Amino acid sequence: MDVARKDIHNSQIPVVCRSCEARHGGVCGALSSGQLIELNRHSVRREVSAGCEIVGQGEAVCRYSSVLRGVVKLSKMMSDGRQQIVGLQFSPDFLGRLFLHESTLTAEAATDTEICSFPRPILDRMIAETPELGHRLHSQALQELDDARDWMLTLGRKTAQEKVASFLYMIATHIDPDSADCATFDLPLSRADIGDFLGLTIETVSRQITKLRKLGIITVENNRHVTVPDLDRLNTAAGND
Amino acid sequence: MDVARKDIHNSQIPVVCRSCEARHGGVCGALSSGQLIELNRHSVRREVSAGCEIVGQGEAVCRYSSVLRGVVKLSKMMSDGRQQIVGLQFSPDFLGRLFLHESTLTAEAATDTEICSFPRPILDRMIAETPELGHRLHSQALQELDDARDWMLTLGRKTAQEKVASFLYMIATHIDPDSADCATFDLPLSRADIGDFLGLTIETVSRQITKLRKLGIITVENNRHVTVPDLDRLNTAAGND
DNA sequence: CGTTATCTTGACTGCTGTCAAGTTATGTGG
DNA sequence: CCACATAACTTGACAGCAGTCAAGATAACG
Repeated sequence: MDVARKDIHNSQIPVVCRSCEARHGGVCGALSSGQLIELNRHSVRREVSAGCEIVGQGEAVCRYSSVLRGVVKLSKMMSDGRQQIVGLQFSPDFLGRLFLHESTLTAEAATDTEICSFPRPILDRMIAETPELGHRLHSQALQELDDARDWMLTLGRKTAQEKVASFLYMIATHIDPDSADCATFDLPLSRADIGDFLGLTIETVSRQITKLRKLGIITVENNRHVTVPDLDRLNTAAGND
Repeated sequence: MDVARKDIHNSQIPVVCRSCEARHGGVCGALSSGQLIELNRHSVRREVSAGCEIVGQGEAVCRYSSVLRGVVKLSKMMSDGRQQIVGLQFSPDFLGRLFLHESTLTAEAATDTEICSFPRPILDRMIAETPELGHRLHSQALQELDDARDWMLTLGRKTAQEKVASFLYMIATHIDPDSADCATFDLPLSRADIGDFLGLTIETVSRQITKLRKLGIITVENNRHVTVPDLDRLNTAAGND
Protein backbone atom coordinates (compact mmCIF):
# COMPACT_ATOMS: atom_id res chain seq x y z
CA MET A 1 0.00 0.00 0.00
CA ASP A 2 1.16 3.58 -0.74
CA VAL A 3 2.74 4.94 2.43
CA ALA A 4 1.51 8.48 1.87
CA ARG A 5 -2.06 7.34 1.42
CA LYS A 6 -1.86 5.18 4.50
CA ASP A 7 -0.71 8.17 6.54
CA ILE A 8 -3.56 10.28 5.28
CA HIS A 9 -5.94 7.47 6.07
CA ASN A 10 -4.59 6.99 9.59
CA SER A 11 -4.62 10.72 10.28
CA GLN A 12 -8.41 10.51 10.10
CA ILE A 13 -8.50 8.06 12.95
CA PRO A 14 -7.96 9.18 16.56
CA VAL A 15 -4.53 8.19 17.86
CA VAL A 16 -5.82 6.12 20.75
CA CYS A 17 -8.08 4.13 18.41
CA ARG A 18 -5.39 3.16 15.90
CA SER A 19 -4.19 0.08 17.74
CA CYS A 20 -7.49 -0.67 19.45
CA GLU A 21 -8.93 -4.17 19.18
CA ALA A 22 -12.51 -3.01 19.43
CA ARG A 23 -12.13 -0.97 16.26
CA HIS A 24 -12.17 -4.13 14.16
CA GLY A 25 -14.46 -6.77 15.62
CA GLY A 26 -16.19 -4.40 18.03
CA VAL A 27 -18.75 -1.65 17.63
CA CYS A 28 -16.26 0.99 16.50
CA GLY A 29 -15.55 -1.02 13.36
CA ALA A 30 -18.97 -0.05 12.06
CA LEU A 31 -18.31 3.69 12.38
CA SER A 32 -17.10 6.18 9.78
CA SER A 33 -13.89 8.03 10.59
CA GLY A 34 -15.98 11.14 11.32
CA GLN A 35 -18.13 9.23 13.80
CA LEU A 36 -15.04 7.67 15.33
CA ILE A 37 -13.53 11.11 15.90
CA GLU A 38 -16.72 12.40 17.47
CA LEU A 39 -17.18 9.35 19.70
CA ASN A 40 -13.54 9.51 20.72
CA ARG A 41 -13.92 13.10 21.91
CA HIS A 42 -16.33 11.87 24.57
CA SER A 43 -14.89 8.47 25.36
CA VAL A 44 -12.82 7.48 28.37
CA ARG A 45 -10.37 4.64 28.30
CA ARG A 46 -9.67 3.21 31.75
CA GLU A 47 -8.25 0.27 33.63
CA VAL A 48 -10.52 -1.66 35.96
CA SER A 49 -8.80 -4.02 38.34
CA ALA A 50 -10.12 -7.46 39.19
CA GLY A 51 -13.14 -7.42 41.47
CA CYS A 52 -14.25 -3.85 40.71
CA GLU A 53 -17.83 -3.23 39.69
CA ILE A 54 -18.50 -1.56 36.34
CA VAL A 55 -22.30 -1.30 36.63
CA GLY A 56 -24.64 -2.56 39.34
CA GLN A 57 -27.91 -4.50 39.09
CA GLY A 58 -30.79 -2.01 38.85
CA GLU A 59 -28.47 0.95 38.34
CA ALA A 60 -29.15 3.55 35.64
CA VAL A 61 -26.92 3.00 32.62
CA CYS A 62 -25.56 6.33 31.38
CA ARG A 63 -22.49 4.97 29.59
CA TYR A 64 -21.83 2.03 27.28
CA SER A 65 -18.43 0.36 27.01
CA SER A 66 -16.23 -1.86 24.90
CA VAL A 67 -14.06 -4.49 26.58
CA LEU A 68 -10.48 -3.98 25.35
CA ARG A 69 -8.59 -6.43 27.54
CA GLY A 70 -9.43 -8.93 30.26
CA VAL A 71 -12.67 -10.67 31.17
CA VAL A 72 -15.86 -9.10 32.54
CA LYS A 73 -18.39 -11.24 34.40
CA LEU A 74 -22.13 -10.53 34.27
CA SER A 75 -24.02 -11.73 37.33
CA LYS A 76 -27.35 -11.70 39.12
CA MET A 77 -27.90 -11.89 42.84
CA MET A 78 -30.86 -12.96 44.98
CA SER A 79 -31.77 -11.01 48.10
CA ASP A 80 -30.34 -13.72 50.36
CA GLY A 81 -26.96 -13.54 48.63
CA ARG A 82 -27.15 -16.50 46.28
CA GLN A 83 -25.44 -15.49 43.07
CA GLN A 84 -25.31 -16.68 39.48
CA ILE A 85 -22.89 -15.58 36.79
CA VAL A 86 -24.94 -15.34 33.59
CA GLY A 87 -22.25 -14.48 31.07
CA LEU A 88 -18.63 -13.57 30.43
CA GLN A 89 -17.51 -10.80 28.09
CA PHE A 90 -14.19 -10.84 26.29
CA SER A 91 -12.51 -8.30 24.07
CA PRO A 92 -13.92 -6.76 21.88
CA ASP A 93 -17.44 -7.31 23.27
CA PHE A 94 -19.89 -4.47 23.78
CA LEU A 95 -21.13 -3.82 27.31
CA GLY A 96 -24.49 -2.20 28.05
CA ARG A 97 -28.24 -2.73 27.78
CA LEU A 98 -29.78 -0.93 24.81
CA PHE A 99 -33.39 0.28 24.91
CA LEU A 100 -33.66 0.09 28.70
CA HIS A 101 -32.90 2.66 31.33
CA GLU A 102 -31.68 0.31 34.05
CA SER A 103 -29.15 -2.46 34.00
CA THR A 104 -30.71 -5.89 34.60
CA LEU A 105 -27.46 -7.27 36.01
CA THR A 106 -24.12 -6.51 37.60
CA ALA A 107 -21.00 -6.19 35.45
CA GLU A 108 -17.72 -6.71 37.29
CA ALA A 109 -14.12 -7.15 36.19
CA ALA A 110 -13.15 -10.81 36.65
CA THR A 111 -9.49 -10.16 35.80
CA ASP A 112 -7.66 -6.86 35.50
CA THR A 113 -9.36 -5.28 32.51
CA GLU A 114 -9.30 -2.26 30.27
CA ILE A 115 -12.51 -0.75 28.92
CA CYS A 116 -13.40 2.18 26.69
CA SER A 117 -16.64 3.86 27.71
CA PHE A 118 -18.72 6.55 26.04
CA PRO A 119 -21.90 8.49 26.82
CA ARG A 120 -25.10 6.67 26.05
CA PRO A 121 -26.90 9.41 24.08
CA ILE A 122 -24.08 9.71 21.54
CA LEU A 123 -24.02 6.01 20.71
CA ASP A 124 -27.82 5.84 20.70
CA ARG A 125 -27.84 8.54 18.05
CA MET A 126 -25.16 6.82 16.00
CA ILE A 127 -27.15 3.58 16.11
CA ALA A 128 -30.15 5.41 14.70
CA GLU A 129 -27.96 6.93 11.95
CA THR A 130 -25.89 3.85 11.07
CA PRO A 131 -27.69 0.61 10.11
CA GLU A 132 -24.41 -1.34 10.12
CA LEU A 133 -23.84 -0.42 13.77
CA GLY A 134 -27.34 -1.51 14.79
CA HIS A 135 -26.81 -4.71 12.86
CA ARG A 136 -23.56 -5.52 14.70
CA LEU A 137 -25.11 -4.94 18.10
CA HIS A 138 -28.18 -6.96 17.12
CA SER A 139 -25.93 -9.76 15.94
CA GLN A 140 -23.93 -9.74 19.18
CA ALA A 141 -27.14 -9.82 21.21
CA LEU A 142 -28.34 -12.90 19.31
CA GLN A 143 -24.98 -14.58 19.82
CA GLU A 144 -25.19 -13.88 23.55
CA LEU A 145 -28.70 -15.30 23.54
CA ASP A 146 -27.44 -18.50 21.89
CA ASP A 147 -24.65 -18.70 24.48
CA ALA A 148 -27.07 -18.12 27.36
CA ARG A 149 -29.35 -20.89 26.10
CA ASP A 150 -26.44 -23.28 25.66
CA TRP A 151 -25.51 -22.54 29.24
CA MET A 152 -29.10 -23.23 30.39
CA LEU A 153 -28.66 -26.78 29.10
CA THR A 154 -25.43 -27.04 31.09
CA LEU A 155 -27.02 -25.66 34.27
CA GLY A 156 -30.20 -27.69 34.06
CA ARG A 157 -29.10 -31.04 32.76
CA LYS A 158 -25.40 -31.70 33.25
CA THR A 159 -23.60 -33.37 36.17
CA ALA A 160 -20.99 -31.51 38.23
CA GLN A 161 -18.22 -33.27 36.27
CA GLU A 162 -19.72 -32.26 32.91
CA LYS A 163 -20.31 -28.71 34.11
CA VAL A 164 -16.68 -28.16 35.08
CA ALA A 165 -15.47 -29.75 31.85
CA SER A 166 -17.89 -27.54 29.89
CA PHE A 167 -16.53 -24.46 31.61
CA LEU A 168 -12.91 -25.38 30.91
CA TYR A 169 -13.73 -26.16 27.29
CA MET A 170 -15.48 -22.82 26.85
CA ILE A 171 -12.55 -20.89 28.34
CA ALA A 172 -10.01 -22.87 26.33
CA THR A 173 -11.75 -22.13 23.04
CA HIS A 174 -12.25 -18.44 23.90
CA ILE A 175 -8.80 -17.59 25.25
CA ASP A 176 -6.73 -19.74 22.92
CA PRO A 177 -8.77 -19.89 19.69
CA ASP A 178 -5.86 -20.87 17.42
CA SER A 179 -4.94 -24.30 18.64
CA ALA A 180 -7.38 -26.88 17.41
CA ASP A 181 -6.42 -29.93 19.44
CA CYS A 182 -4.66 -28.72 22.61
CA ALA A 183 -4.66 -25.54 24.69
CA THR A 184 -2.91 -23.74 27.55
CA PHE A 185 -4.33 -20.80 29.43
CA ASP A 186 -4.79 -19.02 32.75
CA LEU A 187 -8.21 -19.32 34.32
CA PRO A 188 -9.82 -15.88 34.43
CA LEU A 189 -12.08 -16.90 37.33
CA SER A 190 -11.51 -18.03 40.90
CA ARG A 191 -13.02 -21.31 42.13
CA ALA A 192 -15.76 -19.26 43.80
CA ASP A 193 -16.61 -17.56 40.51
CA ILE A 194 -16.55 -20.85 38.64
CA GLY A 195 -19.00 -22.18 41.22
CA ASP A 196 -21.26 -19.17 40.71
CA PHE A 197 -21.12 -19.73 36.97
CA LEU A 198 -21.93 -23.44 37.17
CA GLY A 199 -24.43 -23.43 40.01
CA LEU A 200 -22.05 -25.42 42.23
CA THR A 201 -20.18 -24.87 45.48
CA ILE A 202 -16.45 -24.11 45.65
CA GLU A 203 -15.80 -27.55 47.11
CA THR A 204 -17.56 -29.41 44.31
CA VAL A 205 -15.68 -27.39 41.67
CA SER A 206 -12.41 -28.21 43.39
CA ARG A 207 -13.21 -31.92 43.62
CA GLN A 208 -14.18 -32.13 39.94
CA ILE A 209 -11.02 -30.32 38.84
CA THR A 210 -9.04 -32.85 40.86
CA LYS A 211 -10.90 -35.70 39.15
CA LEU A 212 -10.20 -34.28 35.69
CA ARG A 213 -6.55 -33.97 36.69
CA LYS A 214 -6.39 -37.58 37.86
CA LEU A 215 -8.05 -38.71 34.62
CA GLY A 216 -5.27 -36.97 32.70
CA ILE A 217 -7.73 -34.74 30.84
CA ILE A 218 -6.10 -31.59 32.22
CA THR A 219 -2.99 -30.58 34.12
CA VAL A 220 -2.97 -27.66 36.56
CA GLU A 221 -0.08 -25.53 37.82
CA ASN A 222 -0.35 -22.87 40.52
CA ASN A 223 -4.14 -23.35 40.70
CA ARG A 224 -4.79 -21.02 37.79
CA HIS A 225 -2.70 -22.27 34.89
CA VAL A 226 -4.38 -25.08 32.95
CA THR A 227 -3.13 -27.26 30.09
CA VAL A 228 -5.48 -29.38 27.98
CA PRO A 229 -3.55 -31.95 25.94
CA ASP A 230 -6.63 -33.17 24.07
CA LEU A 231 -9.54 -30.77 23.60
CA ASP A 232 -11.77 -33.47 22.10
CA ARG A 233 -11.40 -35.55 25.22
CA LEU A 234 -12.33 -32.56 27.38
CA ASN A 235 -15.32 -31.90 25.14
CA THR A 236 -16.44 -35.51 25.56
CA ALA A 237 -16.15 -35.16 29.33
CA ALA A 238 -18.36 -32.08 28.95
CA GLY A 239 -21.10 -34.26 27.48
CA ASN A 240 -20.87 -32.80 23.97
CA ASP A 241 -20.73 -35.34 21.15
CA MET B 1 -63.90 8.09 13.82
CA ASP B 2 -65.47 8.67 10.41
CA VAL B 3 -66.75 5.31 9.16
CA ALA B 4 -65.91 6.03 5.52
CA ARG B 5 -62.31 6.90 6.34
CA LYS B 6 -61.93 3.83 8.49
CA ASP B 7 -63.09 1.64 5.58
CA ILE B 8 -60.60 3.26 3.23
CA HIS B 9 -57.89 2.73 5.83
CA ASN B 10 -58.77 -0.91 6.38
CA SER B 11 -58.97 -1.60 2.65
CA GLN B 12 -55.23 -1.05 2.55
CA ILE B 13 -54.66 -3.90 4.97
CA PRO B 14 -54.97 -7.55 3.94
CA VAL B 15 -58.18 -9.14 5.21
CA VAL B 16 -56.46 -11.87 7.20
CA CYS B 17 -54.27 -9.32 8.97
CA ARG B 18 -57.07 -7.05 10.15
CA SER B 19 -57.86 -8.92 13.32
CA CYS B 20 -54.37 -10.34 13.81
CA GLU B 21 -52.70 -9.90 17.16
CA ALA B 22 -49.19 -9.86 15.71
CA ARG B 23 -50.02 -6.76 13.69
CA HIS B 24 -49.88 -4.62 16.82
CA GLY B 25 -47.25 -5.86 19.26
CA GLY B 26 -45.56 -8.16 16.76
CA VAL B 27 -43.26 -7.57 13.82
CA CYS B 28 -46.05 -6.70 11.38
CA GLY B 29 -46.85 -3.60 13.43
CA ALA B 30 -43.65 -2.03 12.16
CA LEU B 31 -44.60 -2.44 8.49
CA SER B 32 -46.23 0.02 6.10
CA SER B 33 -49.50 -1.09 4.54
CA GLY B 34 -47.64 -1.68 1.27
CA GLN B 35 -45.12 -3.94 2.98
CA LEU B 36 -47.93 -5.71 4.82
CA ILE B 37 -49.67 -6.44 1.53
CA GLU B 38 -46.48 -7.77 -0.02
CA LEU B 39 -45.55 -9.90 2.99
CA ASN B 40 -49.09 -11.22 3.15
CA ARG B 41 -48.91 -12.42 -0.45
CA HIS B 42 -46.20 -14.86 0.59
CA SER B 43 -47.27 -15.73 4.10
CA VAL B 44 -48.99 -18.89 5.28
CA ARG B 45 -51.19 -19.00 8.32
CA ARG B 46 -51.47 -22.46 9.82
CA GLU B 47 -52.48 -24.42 12.89
CA VAL B 48 -49.86 -26.52 14.63
CA SER B 49 -51.18 -29.00 17.14
CA ALA B 50 -49.52 -29.70 20.47
CA GLY B 51 -46.33 -31.72 20.21
CA CYS B 52 -45.60 -30.92 16.54
CA GLU B 53 -42.18 -29.61 15.62
CA ILE B 54 -41.92 -26.23 13.86
CA VAL B 55 -38.15 -26.22 13.27
CA GLY B 56 -35.51 -28.71 14.35
CA GLN B 57 -32.13 -28.16 16.00
CA GLY B 58 -29.49 -27.70 13.28
CA GLU B 59 -32.09 -27.41 10.52
CA ALA B 60 -31.83 -24.70 7.87
CA VAL B 61 -34.27 -21.87 8.58
CA CYS B 62 -36.00 -20.82 5.37
CA ARG B 63 -39.08 -19.28 6.97
CA TYR B 64 -39.68 -16.98 9.94
CA SER B 65 -42.96 -16.97 11.89
CA SER B 66 -45.13 -15.03 14.27
CA VAL B 67 -46.91 -16.85 17.08
CA LEU B 68 -50.60 -15.92 16.88
CA ARG B 69 -52.12 -18.25 19.48
CA GLY B 70 -50.85 -20.84 21.94
CA VAL B 71 -47.40 -21.46 23.39
CA VAL B 72 -44.25 -22.58 21.57
CA LYS B 73 -41.41 -24.21 23.50
CA LEU B 74 -37.77 -23.77 22.48
CA SER B 75 -35.53 -26.64 23.53
CA LYS B 76 -32.07 -28.15 23.23
CA MET B 77 -31.21 -31.79 23.42
CA MET B 78 -28.01 -33.69 24.24
CA SER B 79 -27.00 -36.74 22.23
CA ASP B 80 -28.00 -39.08 25.07
CA GLY B 81 -31.53 -37.66 25.17
CA ARG B 82 -31.28 -35.23 28.10
CA GLN B 83 -33.34 -32.19 27.22
CA GLN B 84 -33.66 -28.59 28.39
CA ILE B 85 -36.38 -26.13 27.48
CA VAL B 86 -34.63 -22.78 27.03
CA GLY B 87 -37.59 -20.50 26.37
CA LEU B 88 -41.32 -20.18 25.79
CA GLN B 89 -42.84 -17.99 23.10
CA PHE B 90 -46.30 -16.48 23.40
CA SER B 91 -48.35 -14.41 20.99
CA PRO B 92 -47.25 -12.13 19.32
CA ASP B 93 -43.60 -13.23 19.59
CA PHE B 94 -41.36 -13.57 16.57
CA LEU B 95 -39.89 -16.99 15.83
CA GLY B 96 -36.63 -17.48 13.94
CA ARG B 97 -32.90 -16.89 14.12
CA LEU B 98 -31.75 -13.81 12.19
CA PHE B 99 -28.26 -13.62 10.68
CA LEU B 100 -27.66 -17.36 10.89
CA HIS B 101 -28.41 -20.08 8.42
CA GLU B 102 -29.19 -22.87 10.87
CA SER B 103 -31.48 -23.01 13.85
CA THR B 104 -29.61 -23.42 17.13
CA LEU B 105 -32.58 -25.08 18.79
CA THR B 106 -35.84 -26.97 18.33
CA ALA B 107 -39.15 -25.09 18.27
CA GLU B 108 -42.20 -27.19 19.08
CA ALA B 109 -45.82 -26.38 19.79
CA ALA B 110 -46.46 -26.87 23.52
CA THR B 111 -50.20 -26.32 23.18
CA ASP B 112 -52.33 -26.23 20.03
CA THR B 113 -51.02 -23.12 18.31
CA GLU B 114 -51.51 -20.94 15.29
CA ILE B 115 -48.57 -19.36 13.50
CA CYS B 116 -48.12 -17.10 10.50
CA SER B 117 -44.96 -17.87 8.55
CA PHE B 118 -43.25 -16.06 5.68
CA PRO B 119 -40.18 -16.60 3.49
CA ARG B 120 -36.93 -15.56 5.04
CA PRO B 121 -35.53 -13.45 2.15
CA ILE B 122 -38.58 -11.19 2.06
CA LEU B 123 -38.39 -10.31 5.76
CA ASP B 124 -34.62 -9.98 5.61
CA ARG B 125 -35.05 -7.38 2.87
CA MET B 126 -37.75 -5.53 4.82
CA ILE B 127 -35.50 -5.43 7.89
CA ALA B 128 -32.80 -3.77 5.79
CA GLU B 129 -35.33 -1.26 4.47
CA THR B 130 -37.18 -0.53 7.69
CA PRO B 131 -35.23 0.61 10.76
CA GLU B 132 -38.31 0.36 12.98
CA LEU B 133 -38.64 -3.35 12.13
CA GLY B 134 -34.99 -4.05 12.92
CA HIS B 135 -35.42 -2.14 16.15
CA ARG B 136 -38.41 -4.21 17.24
CA LEU B 137 -36.63 -7.49 16.56
CA HIS B 138 -33.50 -6.23 18.31
CA SER B 139 -35.59 -5.20 21.27
CA GLN B 140 -37.31 -8.59 21.45
CA ALA B 141 -33.94 -10.35 21.27
CA LEU B 142 -32.66 -8.31 24.23
CA GLN B 143 -35.82 -9.08 26.18
CA GLU B 144 -35.35 -12.78 25.49
CA LEU B 145 -31.73 -12.46 26.61
CA ASP B 146 -32.86 -10.88 29.90
CA ASP B 147 -35.41 -13.68 30.34
CA ALA B 148 -32.80 -16.37 29.58
CA ARG B 149 -30.42 -14.88 32.14
CA ASP B 150 -33.15 -14.65 34.77
CA TRP B 151 -33.83 -18.31 34.14
CA MET B 152 -30.14 -19.14 34.52
CA LEU B 153 -30.37 -17.85 38.10
CA THR B 154 -33.39 -20.10 38.63
CA LEU B 155 -31.65 -23.16 37.14
CA GLY B 156 -28.35 -22.64 38.90
CA ARG B 157 -29.27 -21.40 42.34
CA LYS B 158 -32.85 -22.19 43.31
CA THR B 159 -34.26 -25.23 45.14
CA ALA B 160 -36.85 -27.52 43.50
CA GLN B 161 -39.60 -25.78 45.48
CA GLU B 162 -38.47 -22.34 44.33
CA LYS B 163 -38.08 -23.52 40.75
CA VAL B 164 -41.64 -24.80 40.52
CA ALA B 165 -43.00 -21.66 42.18
CA SER B 166 -40.94 -19.53 39.76
CA PHE B 167 -42.40 -21.41 36.82
CA LEU B 168 -45.97 -21.01 38.02
CA TYR B 169 -45.40 -17.31 38.71
CA MET B 170 -43.96 -16.77 35.23
CA ILE B 171 -46.90 -18.54 33.59
CA ALA B 172 -49.44 -16.71 35.75
CA THR B 173 -48.05 -13.29 34.84
CA HIS B 174 -47.80 -14.15 31.14
CA ILE B 175 -51.17 -15.80 30.60
CA ASP B 176 -53.25 -13.63 32.91
CA PRO B 177 -51.48 -10.24 32.87
CA ASP B 178 -54.49 -8.22 34.05
CA SER B 179 -55.02 -9.46 37.57
CA ALA B 180 -52.47 -8.00 39.93
CA ASP B 181 -53.03 -10.07 43.05
CA CYS B 182 -54.59 -13.38 42.00
CA ALA B 183 -54.67 -15.50 38.83
CA THR B 184 -56.32 -18.51 37.20
CA PHE B 185 -54.96 -20.31 34.17
CA ASP B 186 -54.40 -23.60 32.36
CA LEU B 187 -50.83 -24.87 32.39
CA PRO B 188 -49.50 -24.88 28.83
CA LEU B 189 -46.94 -27.58 29.69
CA SER B 190 -47.13 -31.18 30.88
CA ARG B 191 -45.25 -32.24 34.03
CA ALA B 192 -42.54 -33.69 31.78
CA ASP B 193 -42.12 -30.36 29.99
CA ILE B 194 -42.08 -28.45 33.28
CA GLY B 195 -39.31 -30.80 34.40
CA ASP B 196 -37.37 -30.14 31.21
CA PHE B 197 -37.79 -26.41 31.75
CA LEU B 198 -36.66 -26.49 35.38
CA GLY B 199 -33.93 -29.11 35.18
CA LEU B 200 -35.95 -31.50 37.39
CA THR B 201 -37.57 -34.92 37.03
CA ILE B 202 -41.31 -35.42 36.57
CA GLU B 203 -41.56 -36.88 40.06
CA THR B 204 -39.91 -33.91 41.74
CA VAL B 205 -42.16 -31.48 39.87
CA SER B 206 -45.20 -33.43 40.96
CA ARG B 207 -44.08 -33.55 44.60
CA GLN B 208 -43.41 -29.81 44.69
CA ILE B 209 -46.78 -28.99 43.16
CA THR B 210 -48.37 -31.15 45.85
CA LYS B 211 -46.42 -29.24 48.52
CA LEU B 212 -47.52 -25.86 47.15
CA ARG B 213 -51.11 -27.16 47.15
CA LYS B 214 -50.85 -28.30 50.78
CA LEU B 215 -49.38 -24.92 51.75
CA GLY B 216 -52.46 -23.26 50.21
CA ILE B 217 -50.36 -21.23 47.79
CA ILE B 218 -52.11 -22.78 44.78
CA THR B 219 -55.14 -24.96 44.05
CA VAL B 220 -55.18 -27.43 41.15
CA GLU B 221 -58.11 -28.96 39.26
CA ASN B 222 -57.81 -31.69 36.62
CA ASN B 223 -54.00 -31.52 36.81
CA ARG B 224 -53.80 -28.59 34.41
CA HIS B 225 -56.03 -25.87 35.81
CA VAL B 226 -54.30 -23.75 38.46
CA THR B 227 -55.58 -20.98 40.72
CA VAL B 228 -53.27 -18.65 42.62
CA PRO B 229 -55.14 -16.74 45.32
CA ASP B 230 -52.14 -14.59 46.27
CA LEU B 231 -49.48 -13.92 43.64
CA ASP B 232 -47.19 -12.20 46.14
CA ARG B 233 -47.13 -15.33 48.26
CA LEU B 234 -46.26 -17.43 45.21
CA ASN B 235 -43.53 -14.97 44.30
CA THR B 236 -42.09 -15.23 47.80
CA ALA B 237 -42.11 -19.03 47.51
CA ALA B 238 -40.20 -18.50 44.24
CA GLY B 239 -37.43 -16.78 46.18
CA ASN B 240 -38.04 -13.32 44.71
CA ASP B 241 -38.18 -10.51 47.24
C1' DC C 1 -66.50 -49.17 29.51
C1' DG C 2 -61.95 -50.42 28.75
C1' DT C 3 -57.38 -48.78 27.36
C1' DT C 4 -53.73 -45.69 27.49
C1' DA C 5 -51.38 -41.65 28.84
C1' DT C 6 -50.45 -38.67 32.55
C1' DC C 7 -49.82 -37.77 37.12
C1' DT C 8 -49.00 -38.95 42.15
C1' DT C 9 -46.94 -41.27 45.93
C1' DG C 10 -43.57 -44.28 48.36
C1' DA C 11 -39.04 -46.44 49.40
C1' DC C 12 -34.46 -46.14 48.68
C1' DT C 13 -29.98 -44.54 46.56
C1' DG C 14 -26.56 -41.26 45.38
C1' DC C 15 -24.84 -36.83 44.10
C1' DT C 16 -23.85 -32.53 45.70
C1' DG C 17 -23.99 -29.36 49.76
C1' DT C 18 -22.40 -28.35 54.45
C1' DC C 19 -19.13 -28.04 57.96
C1' DA C 20 -14.48 -28.49 59.36
C1' DA C 21 -9.60 -29.03 58.95
C1' DG C 22 -5.52 -28.98 56.41
C1' DT C 23 -2.60 -27.38 52.45
C1' DT C 24 -0.83 -24.37 49.05
C1' DA C 25 -0.28 -19.73 46.99
C1' DT C 26 0.23 -14.66 47.56
C1' DG C 27 1.73 -10.62 49.56
C1' DT C 28 3.93 -7.72 53.19
C1' DG C 29 7.23 -6.02 56.47
C1' DG C 30 11.54 -6.94 58.71
C1' DC D 1 15.64 -13.18 51.24
C1' DC D 2 12.93 -14.91 54.93
C1' DA D 3 9.08 -15.09 58.46
C1' DC D 4 4.61 -14.29 58.93
C1' DA D 5 -0.23 -13.36 57.79
C1' DT D 6 -3.89 -13.77 54.75
C1' DA D 7 -6.33 -15.50 50.98
C1' DA D 8 -7.32 -19.25 47.93
C1' DC D 9 -7.72 -23.90 47.27
C1' DT D 10 -8.09 -28.97 48.56
C1' DT D 11 -9.64 -32.85 51.09
C1' DG D 12 -12.52 -35.50 54.37
C1' DA D 13 -16.77 -36.86 56.95
C1' DC D 14 -21.40 -36.56 57.01
C1' DA D 15 -26.18 -34.94 55.87
C1' DG D 16 -29.94 -33.80 52.92
C1' DC D 17 -32.17 -32.86 48.63
C1' DA D 18 -33.40 -34.55 44.43
C1' DG D 19 -33.04 -38.77 41.32
C1' DT D 20 -34.32 -43.60 40.44
C1' DC D 21 -37.27 -47.38 40.41
C1' DA D 22 -41.73 -49.18 41.23
C1' DA D 23 -46.60 -49.17 42.06
C1' DG D 24 -50.91 -47.04 42.24
C1' DA D 25 -54.34 -43.29 41.10
C1' DT D 26 -56.51 -40.15 38.03
C1' DA D 27 -57.66 -38.24 33.64
C1' DA D 28 -58.24 -38.55 28.64
C1' DC D 29 -59.89 -40.97 24.79
C1' DG D 30 -61.86 -44.21 21.61
